[in-house]
Amino acid sequence: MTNYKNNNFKTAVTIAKALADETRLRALMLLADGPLCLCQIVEILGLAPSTLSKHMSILQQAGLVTNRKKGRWMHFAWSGDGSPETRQALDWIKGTLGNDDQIGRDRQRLQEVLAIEPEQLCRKQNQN
Amino acid sequence: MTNYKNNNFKTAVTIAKALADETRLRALMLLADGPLCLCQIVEILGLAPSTLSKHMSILQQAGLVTNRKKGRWMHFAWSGDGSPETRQALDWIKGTLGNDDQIGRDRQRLQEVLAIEPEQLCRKQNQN
DNA sequence: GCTATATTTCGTTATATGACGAATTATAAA
DNA sequence: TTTATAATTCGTCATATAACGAAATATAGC
Repeated sequence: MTNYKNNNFKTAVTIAKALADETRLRALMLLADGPLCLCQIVEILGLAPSTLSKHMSILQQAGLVTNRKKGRWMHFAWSGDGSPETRQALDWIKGTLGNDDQIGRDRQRLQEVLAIEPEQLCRKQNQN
Repeated sequence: MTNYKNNNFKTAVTIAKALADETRLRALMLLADGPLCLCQIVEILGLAPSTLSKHMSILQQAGLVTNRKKGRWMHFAWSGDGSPETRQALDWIKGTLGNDDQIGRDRQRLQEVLAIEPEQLCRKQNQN
């Protein structure tokens, strides 16, 4: 007999809350083809860096995304080795949004953004 | 060539929002073994009928639950013939919460509640 | 028809969430 | 070491959400 506590409930709520926001779903889908740094996502979604940073932190705490510091840039990526719960959640999103129009436009815009030097891209964002 | 608009995005957000609440996840999981009426769910979750009614409406609008009026009682059930998106979302929930402790307690309590006559059960709830 | 009752709708209130800019932190480059 | 800059944290404000009770809307039974 074990006292083991199956606390998937809190985990599930955390994951569902992380997915329950347009901005976070769009950000998540942008990572489909590989890691991106914050300023690249900011450029596409058109939000303040501080706002998006918070969003990415929520995705990360839900285990949907990993972040790795590379020099001055923080690289966000799909969480490949996550728990079965997060993996299944990600599969759901991928399956549902794979051919969505909004997501398609975002990814097209991403192609343009990827052509710009990151240095040049980020410079203009933190000026106010 | 088609002008078809793939609007899965709004759908996905709606579903995720519906799942992003403890009460709704618990209510959803209570339906695993068959339909229940509102007052039975109310008895287990301990919320005001009006509050739970709103929750069930949100689940229904997301396509996760169906409701069918049976006499005075409204029967809520898993949405069996839903879209692939809703089905996959439900699978995720089922898989993640199937052996969760909180959910287990709820289902145990459900057994007790099912032993009570529905008539007797609901009577005391709408008195204030 | 009337009465009882299961659920929903509506109005209100408290809390949670998302947005921003300013200030802070960490790293790179000069 | 000083300066520039990518990202985060913090404080504030506006909006969204969840809770309740009161009132409204069915439906069953008399």
